[in-house]
Amino acid sequence: MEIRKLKYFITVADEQSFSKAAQILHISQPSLSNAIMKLENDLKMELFKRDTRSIYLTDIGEVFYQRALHIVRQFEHFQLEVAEMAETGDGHINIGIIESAKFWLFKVIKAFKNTYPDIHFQFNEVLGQKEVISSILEGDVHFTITNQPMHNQLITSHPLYHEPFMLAVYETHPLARKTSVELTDIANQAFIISREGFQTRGDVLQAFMKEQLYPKIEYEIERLETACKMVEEGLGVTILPKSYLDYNPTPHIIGLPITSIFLNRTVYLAYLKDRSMTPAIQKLLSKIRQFEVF
Amino acid sequence: MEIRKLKYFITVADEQSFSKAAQILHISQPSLSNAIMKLENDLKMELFKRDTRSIYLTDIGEVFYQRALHIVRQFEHFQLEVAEMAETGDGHINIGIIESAKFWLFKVIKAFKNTYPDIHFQFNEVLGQKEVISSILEGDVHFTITNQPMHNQLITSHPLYHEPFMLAVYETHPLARKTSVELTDIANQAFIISREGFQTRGDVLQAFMKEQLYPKIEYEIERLETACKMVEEGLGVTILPKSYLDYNPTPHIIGLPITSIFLNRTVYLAYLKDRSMTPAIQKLLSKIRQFEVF
DNA sequence: ACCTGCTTATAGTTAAAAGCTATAGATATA
DNA sequence: TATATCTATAGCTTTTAACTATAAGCAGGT
Repeated sequence: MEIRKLKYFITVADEQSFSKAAQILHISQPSLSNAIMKLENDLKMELFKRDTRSIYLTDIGEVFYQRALHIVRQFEHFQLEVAEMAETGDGHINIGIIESAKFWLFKVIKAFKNTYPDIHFQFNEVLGQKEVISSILEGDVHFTITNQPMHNQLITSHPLYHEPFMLAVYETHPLARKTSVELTDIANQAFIISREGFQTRGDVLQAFMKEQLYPKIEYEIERLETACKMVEEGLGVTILPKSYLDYNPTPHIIGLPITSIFLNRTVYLAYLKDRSMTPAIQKLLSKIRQFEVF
Repeated sequence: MEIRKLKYFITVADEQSFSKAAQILHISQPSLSNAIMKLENDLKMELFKRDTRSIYLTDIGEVFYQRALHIVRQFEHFQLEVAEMAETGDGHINIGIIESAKFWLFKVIKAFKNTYPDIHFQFNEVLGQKEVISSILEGDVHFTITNQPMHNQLITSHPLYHEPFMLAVYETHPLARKTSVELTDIANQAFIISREGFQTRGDVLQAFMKEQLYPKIEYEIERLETACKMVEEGLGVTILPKSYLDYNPTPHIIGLPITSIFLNRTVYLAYLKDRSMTPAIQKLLSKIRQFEVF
């Protein structure tokens, strides 16, 4: 007993005619008569009484009709659900994200929500490279925005943009008057930096080291937002990605370009190479790639 | 998308293997691989990730699995219901019945209930021939136990048994001493008879008329039970079918055979010729035909 | 490093099923 | 009585679901 035959049966019962039902179903009348006969044999039930002029449901046919209608509707509902599912999966997208990407990423996501309003997002604020890699490999995230290039065969990483770091100082700070600074200008300032294991620390420290300098670290924080607040209070200066300052403009904080060839980074979009992505996620990925951060 | 393919899919997902699933499903592994591939193409979804060693569900496959499992279970439940329905229809049997058949018929039905305990019965106590015929033709009853032969092409009637009428008298009545009576013995007694339109009246009156007699009608009743009560109170005598007296023995009432070739009747089982009967009803009909009333 | 065994995919074929057209047969209606 | 309409039957074609045989990929043992 297949759903198709049940649909045939329902149509015949509704039309009280094989020939009309056949027209509606876009099959020939003999094919339909045959199908119903096979259904009757299969069920060992006589569903219709027929004479050469007209047909009508038997008692048992009436009862069967109700049941068949019910299961066919359930099946059609299932098909609708599946069609939706084909687009959006289970309706969840999990994204790994570095703090400094949040601001522009949310602009992309806002646009995406217009097309897929019901999708639910989960953000995974991943920090060290190990965590980034394992969260991708274990499927915890569909993709990750990261500043770390992936050295793993199973992971595809796609550079999104290249950005310089900038110095963030309070508006009344002496350096604020300059149009650009050098690392030597910074080295003697009270410096705010990410803690070990948090993003940007490595980039910043390496740049100093390559110029054989060392910053005067007075504060170690976890979140860039905290660093900003500290700068705002005049506790010191810090170095932030350009995009962070652009998308998160803070009153009284000035961003200054730094003349160091080492102080810049690339932001990547990374995901498991053969992970199957729903059309919804693919569209999001393409929007992310197309988005002009600057 | 057919239920069959969904079942295939579920088995593969459960077994995490095409070859094991193929064994369970009693089809070859290539057939199964093919079927799943077709399902995937049909749905435009990748359900499994495969390498040559093992397979696993994709994210979307997991979600689809849940839905598929649900609809397949619903379908299997539907099939069970239908199988039951094939036996018992909608679980109702409507029977037309004359009063004098109730007593033996309920013995048959009691036995029938052992096999089909959940079937619900409705009894239609039909009286005149017109009503008997119309209730059969209009499908109000599945079948009728009647003492009237049916003269209708669409109705099949099957004689069940032939029975004499008997005289019912109170035990102290003068006639009670006899072993059999003649109509002339009865003609001068206070007589209890069914009202116009109720069963037995016609049979009884015709018998008297054929012997050119006429009973001394003093009471006209509707239900045979009422007649019995009256006899018990010594109000008069009445004529009842043998089966009624046999199955409904009343204390102090004696049933006497009547020596009249006219005073007997045939009880029939009648039903619409081409009405489709469930196996349950067919079994009941056959039990009725086999039941030995005497 | 190279078999062995297990698993899935592909190719080619067969069998079953679902469809078609043409037409017979039956019966209401004109 | 002829006509139109409806279902059933017969015979054929197309599509689909199976099958067998075999290739190809990989893990594990030798």
